[in-house]
Order: sequence, then C-alpha cells, then structure tokens
Amino acid sequence: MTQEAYPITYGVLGLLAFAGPTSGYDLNQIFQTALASLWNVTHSQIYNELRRMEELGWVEMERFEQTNRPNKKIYRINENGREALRRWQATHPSSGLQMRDEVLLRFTFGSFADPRELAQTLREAIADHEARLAQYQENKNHIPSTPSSNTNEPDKYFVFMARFADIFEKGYLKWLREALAFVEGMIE
Amino acid sequence: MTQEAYPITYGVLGLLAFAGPTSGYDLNQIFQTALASLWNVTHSQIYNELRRMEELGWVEMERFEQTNRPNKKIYRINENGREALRRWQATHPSSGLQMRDEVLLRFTFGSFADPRELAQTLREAIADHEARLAQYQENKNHIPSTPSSNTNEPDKYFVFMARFADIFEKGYLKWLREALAFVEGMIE
DNA sequence: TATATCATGTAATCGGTTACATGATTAA
DNA sequence: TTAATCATGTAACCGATTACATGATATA
Repeated sequence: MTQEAYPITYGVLGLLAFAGPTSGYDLNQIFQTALASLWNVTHSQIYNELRRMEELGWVEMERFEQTNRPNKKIYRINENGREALRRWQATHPSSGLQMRDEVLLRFTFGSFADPRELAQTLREAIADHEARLAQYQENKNHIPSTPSSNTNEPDKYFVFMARFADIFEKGYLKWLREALAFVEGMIE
Repeated sequence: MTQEAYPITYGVLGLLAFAGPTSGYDLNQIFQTALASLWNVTHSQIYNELRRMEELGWVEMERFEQTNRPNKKIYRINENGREALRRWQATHPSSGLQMRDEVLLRFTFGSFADPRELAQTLREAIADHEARLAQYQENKNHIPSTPSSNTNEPDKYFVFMARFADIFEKGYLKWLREALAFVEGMIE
C-alpha cells in the first residue's frame, strides 16, 4: 500500500465524513447503496482504502472486541482527512468516465450469436437494470445529511446525484427494450 | 499471459472478424472509434489480447518488415477464433455493468468543494461529453459491414449499438447542464 | 439439520494501466 | 529546429478482484 490516494480513496473518505465513526463492513453497506451507481467497488477495496487512509493519517482507527461477531475496527475521519477532501476538490479530475459493459459488447457482436440466446441475455439485463432502478429509487429515502450542518435534511448534492442514476437507468432500459424487440425480429 | 479469455478478448476478436487482417496499432484505432463508448481499453491491452489469442490458437500472426515505420505484426482470425466467438455468445455474461466516474464522485461530495471550482469541473465535463457525442455521431458513418455477408451495408447490430452511445451521452449532458445550473446557484 | 446469510477482515492474484523505447514525419 | 504526433510494440507495476478464513445466527 503506497502513500497515495485515488478517487476511490476519497469516495470512502467522503462517506466516512458523512457517516461518522463506522466499521469497514458498515462502510461497504453504505457505499453499495449510496455510490454503487457511479463507482464499482468490492468490500475488499473498502478495507484497503481504510488501511491506506490510516497510514496517510487521515483517519483514526480503534479496535473493538466482540463476542458474538468478529472483532471490528471503527474508523473516524480527522481534521487531516477533512482537509484532504477539500484539497482533492480543488484539483482536476484525473480521468474521464470509465465504463465496461459485457451485455453491450455481446450485443455488438450479435451477428455471431443465435438471436434466441441474445434475446435471453437482453431479458436478463432488463430484469437486472429494473432491479437497479428500483434500488436507486429506494435509496433516495436514505440520503445522509450534510456533516456539520445542524439540520438533518438530506444533502443537496447527494440528492442531485441520485437523479443521474435515475436518468441513466431509464435511458438504459429504454434502449434494452428496443434492442430486445429488434433481436426478436431477427429470430428464424 | 494465462490461457484464458475475457470479455475484452472477445471484443478484439470480434473486431478482427469484421476488419480482416490487421495490425495491433490499427485494431486499436478501430476499437477506439467502434467500441470506446462501451468498453475502455488502452492500446497496450489490445496487444496483450492479440498475443493471448495467438497462444490460444484463435488467430494467425505474420510479421512484416518496414523501413519507414516500426515493423508490424498482422493478425488474422482463423476458424478456431470464429468458433470461440460463437461459443462465447452461447454463454452467460460474467458480470454486469462496470462504471467509474470521477466527475460524479466529486459532485456527490460537493459539500466539501468551492462551488466555483465544482462549476468549472462541470463545464469541462460538458465539453468532454459534447466531444464524445460528436465523435460517436461521426462514427456512425464508418460502421463496418457484417463479415461473410456479401453486401456492404453497415452491420445492423453495430448500428443499433450506436444508438446506446447516443442515448447515454444525451442523458448525461442533460444532467450535467442541470447540475451546473444547480451549482451556479450555490455560488456566494 | 443443512445451508444461507451475517459479520469482519486478510492474502493472493491478475486485468488493465503506466512507463519505457525508437525512429520518421509533420507542424509551429 | 524544436516539439508534437505517427507508428509500433514490450515491460513493469498496481488498483481492483477473487479467494480464503471463521464463527454465529437465521431460515427452510
């Protein structure tokens, strides 16, 4: 683990600023509901970033012994961490949108596929993205409030970001349904 | 390089089936215009996958000496390769959509940013995505025709896939413009 | 009473990126 | 005439994923 930070580092750090003292396990849950629509992570990486930030001195860690559950480590952002977040926001993005989509890739080479199989792949993708959309709409009810604000209204940036997931998934689903109709037209 | 194939492997293989005998350099160009909207790659990875597929026996390689340019290797898909493409199409996707977007991540934690800086980030993102959209629309004029079809009409799956990039970028731009207006409202 | 799932994390691997190389044109 | 960009690839590294570990509780 080198002494450096990456976008995902700040993603975890930002959530920690919102959530207060939290374990890696819980941060992963939060990440999956709050940010999964715009940044893929695995739970392992959350732990990686927490360790990294501890080395960087951006967070404090405290161990808690538990009997019924594995022991946990609780992380808490400190002033260095908050300062790092602000510094990050003053820099330029290091890269543009990264995307990989196996369904679209398969569709593109649909000429090599049996249309029946491809149609099935598309139906599964539709179910998948419908579930995502439902999940994102459900998540809107659990948007955290801005840290250090004494209101408990949902953070306005979070709220606005949630619209992106909505627009994106609806557009995707629209395309998928049209694509399915197209592929069904190719059968036999 | 292990004896295995991944989605990106089939992406390169599929393009090779469309393009006929091609060098890694040229395949990268083709990939960037044809598939960049749905799968990120670097040119290095194209070369990696070509070597991998040669080991797998899916493609044939031939060296060409050049004087004014570095020597090149020309790759050509063989029957094993075409069979591999068809087999792949008969399997289930190994993963869903993968996405990482630093602009959205920064926006989400906009509470820690100076709105002026965030607005600037959004303006640059708008310019970036406008350029992408223009690029994708230009690309529509260069869609390859289905291999082994004796027409030279653009491949129908490629054409349909191109609509996805269109829908996606337009939706993204819509959101970005709304987000910019929102952030500008937060200034001062 | 198996078998998921919860809960919590570490270790090993690898897909994908960055850095390195190199000579020929083209542009400022 | 200095600096990009073209053209073509290889080698090294690392961000991110998969696999491993472990005991408790809930579920079928």
